[in-house]
Amino acid sequence: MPTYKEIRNVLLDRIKSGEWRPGNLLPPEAELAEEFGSTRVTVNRAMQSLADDGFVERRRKAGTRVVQRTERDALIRIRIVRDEIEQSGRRYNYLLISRGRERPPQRIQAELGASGDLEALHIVCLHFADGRPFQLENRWINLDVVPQAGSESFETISPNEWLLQKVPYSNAEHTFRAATADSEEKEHLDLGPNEPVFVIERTTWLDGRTVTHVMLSHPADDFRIVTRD
Amino acid sequence: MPTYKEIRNVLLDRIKSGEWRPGNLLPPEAELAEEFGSTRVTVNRAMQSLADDGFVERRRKAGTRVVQRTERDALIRIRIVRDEIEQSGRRYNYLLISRGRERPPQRIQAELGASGDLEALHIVCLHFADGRPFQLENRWINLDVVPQAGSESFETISPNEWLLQKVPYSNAEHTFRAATADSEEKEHLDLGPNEPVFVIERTTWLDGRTVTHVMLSHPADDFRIVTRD
DNA sequence: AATCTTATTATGAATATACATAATAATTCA
DNA sequence: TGAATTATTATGTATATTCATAATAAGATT
Repeated sequence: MPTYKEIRNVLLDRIKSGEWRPGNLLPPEAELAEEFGSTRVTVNRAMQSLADDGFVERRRKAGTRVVQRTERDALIRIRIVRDEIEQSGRRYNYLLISRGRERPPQRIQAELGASGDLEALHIVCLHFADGRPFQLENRWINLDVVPQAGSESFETISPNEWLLQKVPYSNAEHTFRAATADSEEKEHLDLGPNEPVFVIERTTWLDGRTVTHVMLSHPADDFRIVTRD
Repeated sequence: MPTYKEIRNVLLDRIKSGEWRPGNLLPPEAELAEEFGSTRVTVNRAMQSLADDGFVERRRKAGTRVVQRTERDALIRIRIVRDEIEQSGRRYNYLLISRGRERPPQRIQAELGASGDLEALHIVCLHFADGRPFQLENRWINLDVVPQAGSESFETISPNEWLLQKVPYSNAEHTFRAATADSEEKEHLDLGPNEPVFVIERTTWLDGRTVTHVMLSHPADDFRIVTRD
């Protein structure tokens, strides 16, 4: 392991063990460099990476101090649904339900950051795990940003995977919520009355322009999100 | 902005714009250094940070190439419930419902990584927003790891905030799911029959020892999680 | 004592340099 | 021709050095 990572680990251990409590000032770089038999530059690298990860706060001359945390960050890895299903050892199936150019409803129009009377591509499709409905996808694609979508049938490739190929590095915002299934969800997800769904909503944009908005509904008894690290 | 961040941004723009597609090889450091009128070390810093963030993959001699993404990472910031409520402009209230030493049920015992017949502190409490139940907290604390909890009444401070003060840098794993409210949730969260809840489960550990396990239930119509950045 | 100025100090950042290491390419030899 | 060896190359890491910058402390001035 590189020296700066080793130093980083030692420092982090001292923070986690409570030797350096939130608010405490850490020794200056030069002092730590001497202690570890290294140089200031290397200690600087170690402390910078701690600062990048939010464990300490650094200000010139004022020194480095342990951050007082009142919140915690959790990381979620969102896989494309095919992988999610296959990695759980189940068989994946895809079904296109509908596809067409439409004027989106007000709420979606707003999400798409639309100017006036935009026409968008509206796709509804289903993803199955071992033959059972797993995810209902209700998607709007902004044809101003991704015109090629207009000539794609989406009968064999899901819009999710298609978009990932065309627009690989867009940004996204996700919302997670619970709800009682509406009639469309009940029908396609094969749910009884009053059954809950877990809903993910995602808006995706590139260069400030909204690419797509999607609502992904899952039967609650077969879906959960787990954070990593 | 520091040089290496400027270079990083330019490189990232080229990736996002599609100039460098997934799988493509980036020019070597020396070449980019010349292009930007900088040095190899500085370009190295920029490319390292792109690799840290998962945009590129680097191997000695083999070069740096754009990663083919099939998954995306989303970051969630989990605030303590008091802050969450107050930052939405609402009044926060806290109510302790029960507190006692108990032998945890099998499922919790497993979560706590318990050895045999462990006794844990079991706390049930409620968090209100503007007088309406917002979160039902059902918590088990491992007294082997945090013995001080045994002498804290938790009548005025919630276990969440108390633990954050005592064990500031623990690790955690979260699970998010939707469910129909059970009888306890219905009673305390003031829900009608068949109403859904959004449940967060969190296990927290320090040095491989489980500190606490908690189940946080919310009325679905008043709770959602939104990712950042 | 209050305010302004100056010096000091810790971190921020860039560069030149040196050597390590892993992957690939080129070469040699059986 | 195929396998083994060697050279080349791109990245990985550490260090010394230099200068910048911001926050604080110390001192001078009114």
